[in-house]
Amino acid sequence: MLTVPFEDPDMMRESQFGATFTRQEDARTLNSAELKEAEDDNTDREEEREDDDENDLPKKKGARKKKLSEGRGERVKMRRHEANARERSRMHGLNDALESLRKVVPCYSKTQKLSKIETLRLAKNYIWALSETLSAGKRPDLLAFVQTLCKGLSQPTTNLVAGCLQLNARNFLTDHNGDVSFSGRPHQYDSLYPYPNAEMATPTGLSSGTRDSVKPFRPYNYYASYESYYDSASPESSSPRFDGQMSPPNNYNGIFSLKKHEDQVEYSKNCHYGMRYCNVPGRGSMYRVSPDSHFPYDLHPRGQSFQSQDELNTGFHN
DNA sequence: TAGGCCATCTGGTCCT
DNA sequence: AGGACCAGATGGCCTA
Repeated sequence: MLTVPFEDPDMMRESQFGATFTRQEDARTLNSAELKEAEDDNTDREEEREDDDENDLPKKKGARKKKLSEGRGERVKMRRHEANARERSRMHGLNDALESLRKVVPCYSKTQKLSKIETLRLAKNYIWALSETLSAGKRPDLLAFVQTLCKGLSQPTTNLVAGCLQLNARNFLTDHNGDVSFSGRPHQYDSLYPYPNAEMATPTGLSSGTRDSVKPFRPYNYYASYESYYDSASPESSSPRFDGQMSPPNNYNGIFSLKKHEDQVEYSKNCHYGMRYCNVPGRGSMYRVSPDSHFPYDLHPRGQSFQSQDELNTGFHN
């Protein structure tokens, strides 16, 4: 008989990232019927192995089993089942932690999850990139930042990250070492980074009436955003000035994100990587973002309270 | 269909 | 003795 590991309060442990994540009803979580099935399956395997012993078939691993008394054999089976359950629990806990990690690295998407290995690689790169930014003490170069993020990632993940950060992924070339290099100026560089002289560089120099008439996504100015942050005088001034129409992408828990104001339906439809990180076909990489966004987005201490992912997604839907 | 990813089972090892 | 952790094996699912 298996113990019931999955509803164990211990399994609802706190994330090491400071937030408590309620265990979702995982489709993979075994219900009682599945537990029974697993148990039966286990029993079958046990018996199979015992048959192997009798037939003198070579065992794959471990010492040859002794013939156990019936009572002791049952006990061994039970212990094995319990160990299996604990192991499942342990792995679920590990997966929970990994899911928490997915939520705090760039490019979180419920619909297109990063694999475990890619999540770990991206997290490592992200930590590295942020550390570099902090130690440099000045605004980071976005391209270098993204390149660091993408180091060693697979091409699909690189595309995802680049897409998330609104760069043209075609300009990222992964060399044979898995390093990512950047070749040339991104197609969208000018529109994405119009700084310093382009019209969009100024908060008020945004759009003409015709633009509005077709409901374009307004570009944000990344560098202007940085300026805004770095211009804020004291460490106490936690809310940099952003009184123009443009605002940079939101960042929650260090994730670049964009807050949608309009075209929500179409935005959602065209969102290839989930709700938060999208390239909108026909609209370049430009988004209209919330004027109440704050900067710096990627420099918040983890201890600060942020909206949960669900709240964020709700915000997008509403 | 091959390959990637994943969950699970399993036996071994280490620690309490 | 028993639990935690680990790594190998296996099979299922999905996608290109």
